Amino acid sequence: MFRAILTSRLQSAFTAAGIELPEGFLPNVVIASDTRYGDYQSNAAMTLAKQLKTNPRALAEQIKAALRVEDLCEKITVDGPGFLNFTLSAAALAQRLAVIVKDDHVGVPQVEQARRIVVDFSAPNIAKPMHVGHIRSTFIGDSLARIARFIGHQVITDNHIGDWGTQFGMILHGWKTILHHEALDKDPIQELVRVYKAVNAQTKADEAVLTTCRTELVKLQQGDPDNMEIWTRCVALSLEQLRQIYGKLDIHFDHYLGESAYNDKLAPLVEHLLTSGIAEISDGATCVFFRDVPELADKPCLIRKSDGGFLYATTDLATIDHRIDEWKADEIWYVVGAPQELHFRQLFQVAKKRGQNTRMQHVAFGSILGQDGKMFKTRSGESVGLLEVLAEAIERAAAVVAEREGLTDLEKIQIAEVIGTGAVKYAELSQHRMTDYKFSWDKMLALQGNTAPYLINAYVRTKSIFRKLDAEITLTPELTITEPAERALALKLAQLAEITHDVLLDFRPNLLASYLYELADTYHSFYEACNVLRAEGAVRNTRLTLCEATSRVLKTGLGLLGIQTTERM
RNA sequence: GCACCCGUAGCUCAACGGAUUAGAGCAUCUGACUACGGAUCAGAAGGUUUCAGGUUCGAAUCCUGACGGGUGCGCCA
Repeated sequence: MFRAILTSRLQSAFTAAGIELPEGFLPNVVIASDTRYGDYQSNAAMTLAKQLKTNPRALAEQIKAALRVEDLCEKITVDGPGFLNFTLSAAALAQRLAVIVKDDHVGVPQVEQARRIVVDFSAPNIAKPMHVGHIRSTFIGDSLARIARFIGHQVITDNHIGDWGTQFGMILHGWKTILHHEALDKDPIQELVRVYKAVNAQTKADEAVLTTCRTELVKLQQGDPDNMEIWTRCVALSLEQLRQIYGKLDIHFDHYLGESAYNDKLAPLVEHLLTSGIAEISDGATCVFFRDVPELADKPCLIRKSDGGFLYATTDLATIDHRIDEWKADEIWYVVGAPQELHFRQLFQVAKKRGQNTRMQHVAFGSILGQDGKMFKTRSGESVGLLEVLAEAIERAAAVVAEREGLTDLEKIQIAEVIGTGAVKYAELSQHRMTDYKFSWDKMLALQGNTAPYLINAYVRTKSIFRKLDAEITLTPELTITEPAERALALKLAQLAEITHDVLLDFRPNLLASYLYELADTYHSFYEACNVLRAEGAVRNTRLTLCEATSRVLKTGLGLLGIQTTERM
């Protein structure tokens, strides 16, 4: 917010000072990393001086003289090689504070042009349990969707579940030969996984079993009624369990359009790509070549096997058509692991050849590794179930909550769920998405330090103060920010707008997580330094307003990470 | 073989062209409880940012090359 205003004031200053700007030059303003120099800073004079071949400090002084920011800043200085440093006035900060406590979006402006954005994330496979490997796509995707929606975009979330792959050949064969129906009733997913693994092992030992599985798959794809019925039951059973998990996680999708939804689109799609000359036959398979793209010159995209079967890329192309034609998507974000980078590069190139100009973005992320430093493999190395992680997290939180007094048993359960689930989400989202990390129970479930409970505790402290008030209180606009701790907090509170903007620039929720941690930290310090309830008059009103604003920004910000809050803990 | 990602305190991670002093958390060590909720705060200690060159007023960040780790590369998804 302040950053945007300062940026536009700088631009006006260039005009006022008669400085000729090079083509496409935009002044850069950032939140100061070290507040000793000011609250915001710009290196515009330095980059500009380089291009205009003049002295950066002199240019900075010239810009400073032309700047009209008296309503915002109490001080502007030119420092070092030519930095412009801005220190906001207490009045400007107070004004922001007043907006934050009453605005629905806690002072974050809505985008001028709303885009229609499809966010594709989570995408688990049917008949397999969700494990820790699904954490990243699910949490990052959910958070990005929430943030985009919050700043005013039209967001469509779509869970592109894997409900049609070749693994069904094995499940069908297993269902017919080794399924235990009692076990299926008791725990469907567990039984399906057992069957899948058993058949998978059989195929390794016996080539004939693999052939049988392929036959079962072909029958399914041709609409064989028996196989269709088994498939339908598998999907229903899996979806039931998935919805249960998403419910616990407070994650909701607008659509569950799995791979199977596009079955009848695939043949015509390939046909059309052939007749339009985009695809060609090579070694019996249908491929799209990218001879004009050097990096992809020897990496064609296969869209139909020589046996007539369709592939991953085929379904994805049909999915793109649906999202553009039916949903009128301006953008599609794929929150999918980094190993699939090549696939998406090919996919986007095919879309380009087809004249689809929708912005497509692969939001890649690193892998969660086992203790051996290798990727979790669903088939070989056992991964840890997502439900198991959540249960353990809630249990550990419950152990701490149990010691509290003045809470009912029901409240304790609810608090433990909020904190346990929040801890797991925060552990993921506070990390840079490209970083590979080793799965660790202690890291995932930590309750001390830079964790969700720390942030939620700050929120609880804001609420606790208002509970202590004897009567309903009406906050007035009479604000007097004087103490350093008050000022630091007011400044932090004003920066959510900048942060949400930056998050979407690079698809990085960890920036928001880190901002919220700093906000909570700043609040805790303020809390120690400035007593609220014993203060009087305008000082008390100011501090209460700071508490209310912190409360709102924390709740909103955590909500954007998909993390809930609780009034007590 | 080629391509992409990664290498930062003992450990787990931030910072991704900006500042004399590269930040946090955990672990270690000092302090602060007749408490606006201690799941807290104030502080100490801990790093040639894998290495070698280069670009720049300025590099953990950009470029080149090593070394180390991971992933991917026409009929899986």
